[in-house]
Amino acid sequence: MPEGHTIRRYADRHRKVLAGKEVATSSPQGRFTAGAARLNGRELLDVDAHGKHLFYRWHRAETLHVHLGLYGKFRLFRSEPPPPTPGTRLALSTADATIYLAGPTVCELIVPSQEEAILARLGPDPLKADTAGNTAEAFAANLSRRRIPIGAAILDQSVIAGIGNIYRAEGLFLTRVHPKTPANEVPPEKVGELWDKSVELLKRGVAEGRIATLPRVPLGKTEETDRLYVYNRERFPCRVCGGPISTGEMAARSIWWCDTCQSA
DNA sequence: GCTGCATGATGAA
DNA sequence: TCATCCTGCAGCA
Repeated sequence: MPEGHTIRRYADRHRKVLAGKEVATSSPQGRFTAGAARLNGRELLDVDAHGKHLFYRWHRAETLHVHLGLYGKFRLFRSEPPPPTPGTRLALSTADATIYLAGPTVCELIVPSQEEAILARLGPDPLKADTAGNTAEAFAANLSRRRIPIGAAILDQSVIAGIGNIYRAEGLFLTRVHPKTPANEVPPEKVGELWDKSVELLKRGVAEGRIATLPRVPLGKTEETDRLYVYNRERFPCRVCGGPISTGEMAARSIWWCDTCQSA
């Protein structure tokens, strides 16, 4: 499910499978019928991702903007696809691939001014580190303007784009920053560490196709909490100090931390 | 077969 | 802060 690493993988995969090809599009669910009709038969030029947003660019058509939200999913079939589920918002198909999109928060056609507005309200993306504006400095500047807890600030996509609930908990633990620390009071070196750790964790997520933050986790079937330090681990002792893992609500989402390892 | 929950975000109050 | 969007699946009867 979708934090920034998942979105980037979709962009890369869909570019590889669809770019340069004419794509047949439809909306089995019927909620994107006009948009699908507009795109049907067009050539896909490229797919971009920023944070949790996807942008599909076409020859002679508007850009398709997709945001998966909490439930959204793509499914890709390289051979004969099964019939789409009733909730399939958009089907994209070529001679050798079919992609189904279900449950997105956003699936719309946009013009350049609309895309600019979306990008303008997104913070730097660690997966684009060191490209225009996607820097630790931009992240630090955004934090310096906020007095909300750092645990709330880094879920705000205008502060840093692509972090979700798992990366927030794990990133703060790994940099030993207490989630309740006011964003503008996090020491500069810790802000830098948090950015660098986000870059590292998201890149690893893209490479592995899942979120794992422990140093070495065998591939294959493991419980998700077996690959993490604190997320959803209030029933377990802290992996570092053996103390209890605390949990609470922050920015309307559950969060976990270790009061001993993470200092305010 | 049902219930509740989930790695997200918005708009109203 | 809360309701809402609205899919899929784990867990339980």
